[in-house]
Amino acid sequence: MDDTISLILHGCKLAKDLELNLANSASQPETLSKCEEIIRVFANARERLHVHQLGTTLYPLPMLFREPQDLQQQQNIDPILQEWLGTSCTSAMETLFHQTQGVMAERSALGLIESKIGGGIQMGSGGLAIESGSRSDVQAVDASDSGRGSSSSSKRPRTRINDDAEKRTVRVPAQQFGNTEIPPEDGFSWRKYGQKEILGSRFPRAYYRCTNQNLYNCPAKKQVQRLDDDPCRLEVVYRGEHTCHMSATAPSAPPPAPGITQEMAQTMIGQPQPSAATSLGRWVEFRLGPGGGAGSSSSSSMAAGSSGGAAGPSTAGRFGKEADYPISDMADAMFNSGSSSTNSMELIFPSISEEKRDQPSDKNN
DNA sequence: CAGATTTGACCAGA
DNA sequence: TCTGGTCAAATCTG
Repeated sequence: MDDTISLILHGCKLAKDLELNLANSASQPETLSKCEEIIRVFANARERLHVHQLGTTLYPLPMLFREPQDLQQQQNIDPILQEWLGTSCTSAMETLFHQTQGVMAERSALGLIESKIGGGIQMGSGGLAIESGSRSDVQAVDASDSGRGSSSSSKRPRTRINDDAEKRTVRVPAQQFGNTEIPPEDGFSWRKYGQKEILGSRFPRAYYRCTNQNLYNCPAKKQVQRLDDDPCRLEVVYRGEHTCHMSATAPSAPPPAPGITQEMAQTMIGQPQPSAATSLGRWVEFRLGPGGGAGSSSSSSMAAGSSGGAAGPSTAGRFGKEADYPISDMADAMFNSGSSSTNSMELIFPSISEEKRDQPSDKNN
C-alpha cells in the first residue's frame, strides 16, 4: 500500500506542477504529455487501490487532505504539495463538480488527478470517476431530445425557450435520503416556477429559472425530472446561459461556490491565475455540511427551499434543508460522466469559456 | 414583509 | 385537441 500512496503523491505532485505552470504553458504541447503522465500515474494507483479495496476497507485517503500534518509525519509529504492538496486539488473538484452539472456534453479529457476520498472520489484518466456504495453517474445525454416548447404570447408576453437555445441535458443521482426530488446542486441559485405532469412519464417535471432573472434578466433555466427507468436519477436540462454573474453589480459573482470555480476555470483555460482556493476539507464540509447537510447558502438549486419555504404540503413534496447530495453520489456523478472524450479544456468549462468570449449577451427573454 | 413554492390556468405549437 | 412551458394568485416560512 505504501507504494500506492507514493504513487498517488507523485501524481499529486505532477498535478501541482502542472497547475503552477498552467498559466504559462497551457498551450504548450508538453502540457498535454504532462496530463497524460498524470493520468497514467493515477490510473496505476487506481488499479492498486482497487485491488486493495477487494480485501480491505477503503483506504482512508481523506486523511491526505483533512489531516495533512498527521500524514506528513507518516509519509513525509512535501509541504508545498501538502498545501496544494488542501487547496488546488479541491478547487479543481469544486469547479468540475459545478461545471459537470451542466456541461457534461463532453467528457473531460483532463485526467488531472486520481484520488479517493472517503466515499471514494476518483479522478480517472480521461475523466473523473467517483466510487460510492451506489453507483450513479452524471451522463451526458443528447441535447436534442426532451419536449418541445410552445411559443410566445398574446396577452402577457410569455417568454418561451426557443429550441435554438443551447440545451444541455445531464443525468445526476437523486438524493437517496430525505427529499429525493431535490435537484442537483450546480452552483447557481434557482427558483422553481412550475411543475407539470408529463405525458408518458411517471414523475412530474419541475421548472426552474435563475433567481436573478428579474434583476439581471438572466435567461438561464433548467428542468428537472426523475427518470422513469431509473428513479434514482434525475435528468436535468439546462437552457440558456447565466448572465447574472457577469453583471458588475450582481450579488453572486460567478457560481457562488466558494469563490473558486470560475477562477479555477480561468486557470484551466489559460486566464490570469487567481489566488484563492478552497481546501478539500472545506469542500467536503461544504458538501456534507457540519451535520451532513446544507450546501452553500447563496447558491444551489436549493436556495429557494432553504430560504423561502414552500407553500403547504404538496403532492410533489417540499425541498428540505438537507438540500444536498451525499458526497458519494455527487462525486460519483461528477466523475463517472459517461460523456465522450474531448481534448479541450474549454470543453470542460464551456460555459465559462463562452462567457469570457462573448461578454454580456443576454436578453433572450 | 420578502421571497420562495404550489398549482391551476393560460398560451401556443404540433 | 393535445401537450409542454409559463404565469400568477395563494400560501407558507424565516
